[in-house]
Amino acid sequence: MEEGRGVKRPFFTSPDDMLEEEYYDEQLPEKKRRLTPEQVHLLERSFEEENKLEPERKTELARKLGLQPRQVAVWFQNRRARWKTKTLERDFDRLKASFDALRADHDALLQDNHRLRSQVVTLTEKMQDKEAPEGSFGAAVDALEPEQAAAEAKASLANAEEHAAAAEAFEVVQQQLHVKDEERLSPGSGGSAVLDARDALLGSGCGLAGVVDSSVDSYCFPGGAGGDEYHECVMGPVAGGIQSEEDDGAGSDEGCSYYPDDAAVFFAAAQGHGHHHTDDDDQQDDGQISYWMWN
DNA sequence: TTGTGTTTTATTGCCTCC
DNA sequence: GGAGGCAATAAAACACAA
Repeated sequence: MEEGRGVKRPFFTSPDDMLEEEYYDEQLPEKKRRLTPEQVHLLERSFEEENKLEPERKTELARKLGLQPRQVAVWFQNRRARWKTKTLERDFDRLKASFDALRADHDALLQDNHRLRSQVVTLTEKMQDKEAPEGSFGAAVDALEPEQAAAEAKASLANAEEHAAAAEAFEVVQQQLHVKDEERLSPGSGGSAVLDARDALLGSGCGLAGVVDSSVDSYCFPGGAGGDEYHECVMGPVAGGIQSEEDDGAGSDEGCSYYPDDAAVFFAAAQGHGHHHTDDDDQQDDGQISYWMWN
């Protein structure tokens, strides 16, 4: 347990501050004291090395800084909390950006879907015309072989069905993310909005998302017109997992991952018609898949 | 100067682990 | 049961616009 919990005490800074300390102790014995920049600097450096504090390290740091061991422990506690908050914010922004890109893909797919449905109707009509008495053939229909027209119609129908299913799943995800966005903006909400949103995506089915172990370096998802064809996509490389806070400041958390090492998650968007979002660091430029990954 | 929002330091209560 | 971690919160310190 934290030593002295519940007992209010005056705070001590460096030995050099003791004169001033006496003044505060006389006048305002329970005033909070900010740590000096030098103290904060050393604490930050120590936090960079390891964000958990073993008893020996705590004692040593307290001795070096002229602080109570409890103050060092509290500083680390608060520092971990700040790091976590920033990490979550960053992850959320990243996920949101990816979501926006996926939404753009989705919109393009919807348009494609619409176009293909129209094509199916047109081809079907042409097929029917061709089966009708001779005088009714149009010039455009003459150009089409019956087998070719049938194959195109079949493929178009399959694509249309696939897109419709994807659109349905997408709507679910969109709603989930919208809710999480609101939760994120309301203070005091517990849990991880980012992870919850990720879970929502993973639960949406329809071949758009998958969970793999980090040891697996490829992943298959249903694709193609018949739904029984699998595209394989090679995972990674994933740059450093989730980066931690403060590359805007001391950069003290480089390489810290807030997620379990062995958990890897990615979202994949099956591509059939060349609509593909371009995200700086998560794009597979083969027109097949986009993904995000934590490991 | 003052009101207000943000950051930092510290406490409290609960939980998990050994 | 004690030690330590975390979430929630209080309150002082600080920043800054009006």
